[in-house]
Amino acid sequence: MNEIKKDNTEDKILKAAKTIFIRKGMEGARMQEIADEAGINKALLHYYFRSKQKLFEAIFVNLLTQIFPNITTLLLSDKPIEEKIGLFIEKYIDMLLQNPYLPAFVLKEINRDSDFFEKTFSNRKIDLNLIFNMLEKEMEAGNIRKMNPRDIMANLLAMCIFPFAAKPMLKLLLFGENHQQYDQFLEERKSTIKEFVLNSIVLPKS
Amino acid sequence: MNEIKKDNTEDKILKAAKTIFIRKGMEGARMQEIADEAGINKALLHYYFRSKQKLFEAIFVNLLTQIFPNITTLLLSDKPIEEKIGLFIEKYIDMLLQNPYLPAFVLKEINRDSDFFEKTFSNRKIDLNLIFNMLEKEMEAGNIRKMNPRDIMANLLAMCIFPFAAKPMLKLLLFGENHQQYDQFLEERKSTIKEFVLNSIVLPKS
DNA sequence: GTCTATAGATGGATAGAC
DNA sequence: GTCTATCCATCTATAGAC
Repeated sequence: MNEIKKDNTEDKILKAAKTIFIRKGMEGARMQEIADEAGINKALLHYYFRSKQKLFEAIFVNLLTQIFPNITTLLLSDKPIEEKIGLFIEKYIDMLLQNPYLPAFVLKEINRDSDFFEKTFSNRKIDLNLIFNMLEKEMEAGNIRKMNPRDIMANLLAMCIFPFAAKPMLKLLLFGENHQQYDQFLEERKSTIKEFVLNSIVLPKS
Repeated sequence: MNEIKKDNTEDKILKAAKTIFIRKGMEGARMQEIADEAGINKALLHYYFRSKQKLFEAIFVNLLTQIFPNITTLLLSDKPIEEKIGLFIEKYIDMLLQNPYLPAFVLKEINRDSDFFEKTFSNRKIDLNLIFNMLEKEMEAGNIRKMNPRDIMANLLAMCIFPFAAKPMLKLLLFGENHQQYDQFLEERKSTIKEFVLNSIVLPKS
């Protein structure tokens, strides 16, 4: 039952739509463009998915479920907290290096139609409370500094995601003429973010 | 010479266009909408600015020059490094609290037409090298930990800006049902980011 | 300078043949 | 299921009266 014979028309459409929507966004994408990418014509898009909106929703909902789950489980394993955070950052940056358009796309769409986003996101029932509890236990145990665990999460996501979402600006701001160095900078952040975070929150063993 | 008599048509248009473009973006904004907001009709928009693109560029270029300069000067004053970083974060978050739509707008537009952005941005000649030099001096003096100053800058901007740009998602992710607490969370980050950064980079006085 | 009216282009959606 | 042809709404842009 493992996704055999994936080259039927519906899958071709979904694959093409995903590519185009992520690159151009809902408003920027053209149905003709998606049809071309899929090697079919516009009418077929409407035959399989009634409207552009419906097609977009299919892509977007699928993307949301794809992004979150894998990474959070890692934070709930029984490794030491330093190692868990280090691995989280590495995995997350690796994912972003493989999907560099994703951050800008998601940010654009959640701000364009935040009502729709909130509805679909709430359905996913993603719950970080287990992670927050874990962090608070580490604070009680004196392993990390006492602070709002939501700030840890926000800072981690911010430092990982923002440099991808703001790439056209940050690469010029940080490197000027030599902005081709930016991709290497992103790669190196797997270790620099880790150092930055651990230096901030890990307490010395007594 | 101080911008007297600001209520001529051109200024009304610019003000209206700024509001609408920031809220809807270049692609989402409608010329009719801007005309309504300005209390005039569509044709006048084209009389003053030849095209939607030209009107957008006027707004966008103006915004870029407005955002950057004030804040960087602060980092070059002769206060202690801890104080400079603390003030930078406070000022920056305050600016974002007053312009909450700005981050999502800028990120959307620099990714939509990054060629245009790179051209206009390069003209601004914003140069962070003086700031990087200052940070490196502080490292040499043993005041802060040795690291790539670009990571400091990237992390600062990320932690300040990202929670605004990703608000529709982060508020649900961090607070779930109680997401009305998010605005207070943003406000408090003026001090929590400061603690987070200083704990990471400031070295103890020997 | 400001308006109404309309041209012209684009793009989502549908009808209907095969 | 897949195609071509076309409809129709939307939106930028312009013509022309005042």
